[in-house]
Amino acid sequence: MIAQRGQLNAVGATVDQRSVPATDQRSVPEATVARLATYLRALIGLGEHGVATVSSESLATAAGVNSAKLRKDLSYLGSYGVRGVGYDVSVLTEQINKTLGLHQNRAVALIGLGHLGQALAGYAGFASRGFRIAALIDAHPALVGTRLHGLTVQHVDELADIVRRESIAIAVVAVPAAAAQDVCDRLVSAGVTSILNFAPTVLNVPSHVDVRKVDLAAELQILSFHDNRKSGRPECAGALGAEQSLAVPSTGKVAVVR
Amino acid sequence: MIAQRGQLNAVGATVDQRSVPATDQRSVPEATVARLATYLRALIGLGEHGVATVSSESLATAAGVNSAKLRKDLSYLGSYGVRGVGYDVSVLTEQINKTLGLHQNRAVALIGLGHLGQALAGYAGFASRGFRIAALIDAHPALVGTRLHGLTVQHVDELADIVRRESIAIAVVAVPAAAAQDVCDRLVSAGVTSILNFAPTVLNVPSHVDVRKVDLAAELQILSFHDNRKSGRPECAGALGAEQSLAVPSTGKVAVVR
DNA sequence: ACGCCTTTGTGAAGGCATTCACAAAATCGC
DNA sequence: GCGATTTTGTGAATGCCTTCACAAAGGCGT
Ligand SMILES: NC(=O)c1ccc[n+]([C@@H]2O[C@H](COP(=O)([O-])OP(=O)(O)OC[C@H]3O[C@@H](n4cnc5c(N)ncnc54)[C@H](O)[C@@H]3O)[C@@H](O)[C@H]2O)c1
Ligand SMILES: NC(=O)c1ccc[n+]([C@@H]2O[C@H](COP(=O)([O-])OP(=O)(O)OC[C@H]3O[C@@H](n4cnc5c(N)ncnc54)[C@H](O)[C@@H]3O)[C@@H](O)[C@H]2O)c1
Repeated sequence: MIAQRGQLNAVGATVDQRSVPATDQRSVPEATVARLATYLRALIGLGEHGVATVSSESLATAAGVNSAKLRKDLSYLGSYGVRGVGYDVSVLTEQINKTLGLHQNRAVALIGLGHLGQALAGYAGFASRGFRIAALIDAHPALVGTRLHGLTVQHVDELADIVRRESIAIAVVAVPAAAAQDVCDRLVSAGVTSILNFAPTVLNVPSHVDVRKVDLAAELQILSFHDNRKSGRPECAGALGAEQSLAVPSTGKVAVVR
Repeated sequence: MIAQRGQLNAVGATVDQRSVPATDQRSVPEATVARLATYLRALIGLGEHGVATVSSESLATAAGVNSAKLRKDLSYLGSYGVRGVGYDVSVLTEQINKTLGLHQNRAVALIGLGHLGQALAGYAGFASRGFRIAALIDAHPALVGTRLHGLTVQHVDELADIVRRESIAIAVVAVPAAAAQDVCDRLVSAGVTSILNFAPTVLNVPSHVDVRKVDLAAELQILSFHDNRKSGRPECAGALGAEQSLAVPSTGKVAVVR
């Protein structure tokens, strides 16, 4: 979970932009932030196809959400639509870019250049969406010094220097789980404030640092859960505990006897 | 009812719930399911360290959540703790495994063996957490027929056969965005009901199919948003091209002039 | 047997998030 | 001009999730 930042400002002023504390951008709910990235992708796609204006209805369809939700999400950024017409694609693209802090290309460090790390190092989707991989870092002697996608792999001991030199605030961690906390600690003390973690482990960080994790096995497990449900497996009755359950087929409900 | 919580992503899903069989744990909230995977990982780690019993407090710490939340989550599976003592690690591990449908090793197909796909194909974290990669599929002539991590890459045209033969319900899509919807359609018509999508595109699927997406650039953009926030950039607060904003230091407010 | 101490399981409360539904705003055709 | 038409922006309602806080349950020592 992410640190306890965010929202909490019970700003008296309604969600409208005007007169908010200088340090604050109108509080954008966390769930909205996560979707802005999707809207942005859809908008860029539309822009490339020469579309100049889009309604909340069709943008919502393109992004796979409900249109009321989309409008509410966008309303947190301000009022950039035109009633009866829709949203100007380029204006809205720009607004979301600003909100997400992508106006400047952000420098990112990638730590761990094994199988996953090498795939990530060459991933064009980072550059095209606002991020520049500014440093490749590993600990393995065979890797340090080699060139990869235009960058020289550097040793993890130089991490602090690199972070400072390149003004890196965001790091991607793709080292084995056993090394992840150590790498994380080094990153934090070097001044990195945002970490995307691929290692299947919980990282401990001070509260001013954000961690997001990508856990592929967990994703599959969630799918597995739903799949299990869909194909209804009678199993699980094992329940060595103090429970028995009785199905009541006619209603589809379950009575639990304890 | 089980319905409407499968959506998560692209499609509003009205999951068809047929008469639910005699399993206990009926409605497990979606948020809980997502955390069960984390608890499971922590429990397996504890088990390997020889820990036999764990309290909600320490398991919660290991999983990075609040202990009340953990207890409530576990309570949806049934009552497997002992007051004053805690949870038996192996019993709880088993219960979560069952809930997630991991008792049988699930067969997974991986489509797209480019940079990312090859990294995924060799990822040990799938096998160790309940999944068996049962098929590698690509469309490129140079790849089809080659062996990779003990499997022969097969052509995407054979997809339907493979899915049937191996009883595959879950597929991982790692093809370029432009090919993703097509691959997805083939998967769905072959009978796959769960898809993990790495391509940065919204997949359209019928309501009985679950899609989860992994969008790395979006993850970075979310981090970027918070980072932007943290490093408080007052001049970006109002932030629109057609507006000017004036900081008013004495009050800490911003007046927006349009 | 009996209290003591620890820890679970869960009502209740409060926050967020989603969705509905509609008035207000803007354009367009006439 | 003006009414018809479209589509935004948003109160209000609803539901989901998190957190609090505590009674009940179980083990343990004496
Ligand atoms: N391979 C995948 O598809 C995949 C998928 C999901 C998650 N992951 C996770 O991502 C991480 C990396 O996976 P991988 O398959 O690339 O592993 P890998 O073993 O191929 O690569 C790990 C790399 O990290 C480097 N490394 C080790 N310790 C280091 C340290 N202290 N500092 C800097 N670099 C260090 C190693 O030299 C190696 O190059 C693992 O935690 C894995 O669980 C991998
Ligand atoms: N490389 C990364 O680190 C990374 C990270 C996140 C997301 N992604 C996404 O994952 C996907 C794959 O990325 P990549 O870097 O591995 O790309 P890639 O170009 O290296 O590999 C794509 C593979 O898909 C195969 N393919 C193309 N069309 C196909 C079809 N119709 N059926 C079956 N196979 C087909 C190609 O032959 C190729 O082997 C892309 O959508 C990319 O945006 C990649």
